[in-house]
Amino acid sequence: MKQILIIDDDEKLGELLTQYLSRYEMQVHVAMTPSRGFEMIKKLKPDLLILDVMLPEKDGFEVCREIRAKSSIYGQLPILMLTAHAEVTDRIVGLELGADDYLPKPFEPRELVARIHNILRRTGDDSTLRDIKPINGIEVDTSRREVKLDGNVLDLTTMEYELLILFMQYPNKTFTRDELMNRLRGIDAELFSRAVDTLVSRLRHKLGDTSKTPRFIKTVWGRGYTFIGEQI
Amino acid sequence: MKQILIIDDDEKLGELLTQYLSRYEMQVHVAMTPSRGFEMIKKLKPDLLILDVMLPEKDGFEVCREIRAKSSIYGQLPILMLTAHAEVTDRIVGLELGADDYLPKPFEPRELVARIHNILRRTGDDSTLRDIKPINGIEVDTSRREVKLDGNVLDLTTMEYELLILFMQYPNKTFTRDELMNRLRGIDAELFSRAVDTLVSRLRHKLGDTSKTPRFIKTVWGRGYTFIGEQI
DNA sequence: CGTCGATGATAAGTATTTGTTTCATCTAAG
DNA sequence: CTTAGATGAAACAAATACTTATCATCGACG
Repeated sequence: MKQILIIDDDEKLGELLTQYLSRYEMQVHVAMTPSRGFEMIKKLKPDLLILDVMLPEKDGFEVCREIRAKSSIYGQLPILMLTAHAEVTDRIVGLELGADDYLPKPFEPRELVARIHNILRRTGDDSTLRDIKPINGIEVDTSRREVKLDGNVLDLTTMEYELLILFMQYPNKTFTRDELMNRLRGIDAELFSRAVDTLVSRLRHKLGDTSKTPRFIKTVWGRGYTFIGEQI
Repeated sequence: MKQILIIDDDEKLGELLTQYLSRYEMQVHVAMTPSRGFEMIKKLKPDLLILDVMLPEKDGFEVCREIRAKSSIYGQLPILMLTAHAEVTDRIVGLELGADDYLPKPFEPRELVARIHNILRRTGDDSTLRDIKPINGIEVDTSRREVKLDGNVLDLTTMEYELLILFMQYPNKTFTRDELMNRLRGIDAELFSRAVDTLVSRLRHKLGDTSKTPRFIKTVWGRGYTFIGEQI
């Protein structure tokens, strides 16, 4: 379970994200002020910091700067900045404050999740989202978003790619359709449709995995799907 | 398949949820009274209890309290309370009755599903069952729904898997066919046939357990079946 | 706006699982 | 040893779940 710390004085947002991110094996903690934030970083050692720009005491830029300055204390804590307006983003990037990413408000929760995943993947944080090991002829370079099957580059859509990544992170784990939907879309969606099946079908097709004895994605009847890790 | 027990005297709601939740790999059982509820908890060992506040005999708060008090009997059964009005929710939370969540009536079925998922995710492994100790060469990883026999992954169907899990949770316990069916198929499953025998036979076959001196599943003549624990 | 690609929904077709029947075989008890 | 009842397993039937083609929808992009 990833620990996410949010420094933001908007209580509502905190609650929202707490609930929302819990679906993604993330536990959210909220600090309303920077000083409380620093405290909690030391205590909690979160895996990611989400930092609002508009804060009491001092603004988010300043907080970010401090954390980077005292890297001996705070380590390479990945930081995602929430900016009030898109224009400011240039400033952040330009000033090289050391944030790992930024996201202009208002944002789609789904977008946030995607960013978080990206950051955690980039920064090489182990516990959940490590680099993806080549399995059975599939190599994934997450930094380039490139997938190779037996040496040939595959052209995958966003969903297909995310699905593959998810599968490869947990080889041999059986996912229910529900789980897959939640992880990929972030909604406790009504699942009357075969959306997941369709997606799997498309990915299988691109992986050339259409035979009856699948090489990659196995159907677990009455349950879901499994990405095959070792050989059976 | 998750087993959900509802204690609620509103017949309509029970039916509705039975139908609705069945789409989400949940099997719903309804107890109209608390006393019947307690009975069914023991018999059924549900994965989640949905508890209405307005009940005959005693109210839902009381039921919740009792269950938590007798945790040795009922374990850490997750409880979702249905409250008639939003205002009461404060009371529930404030009193720390031990419910895991609450939901004010009337509610959207979809919202209920989301809550259920959240609770199940929070309170334990998503795949419902506690850890299962390796026995006699069989290892089960419930979070991955993976079964290994002497190191080799087994390909089990839903029923076979559920049966194995059930057996391994109670090694050396002799189950009657009735018990097995109740646990696997729901409480009022009436079978006019030898479905259990067939199921056992199939599982035995996949376990390579067909000899006359079984390694895993022993037939207790005139009674039922026993999963053999450590020593023979 | 109109096109294109990606994704979601639907439904017909197919596959697998599960329940039932049946019969050979087995067990316990006299 | 015999028998009535119980069990194992094969074969078939019914129920259930999955696949995929096709169409609809949505959003990005010019």
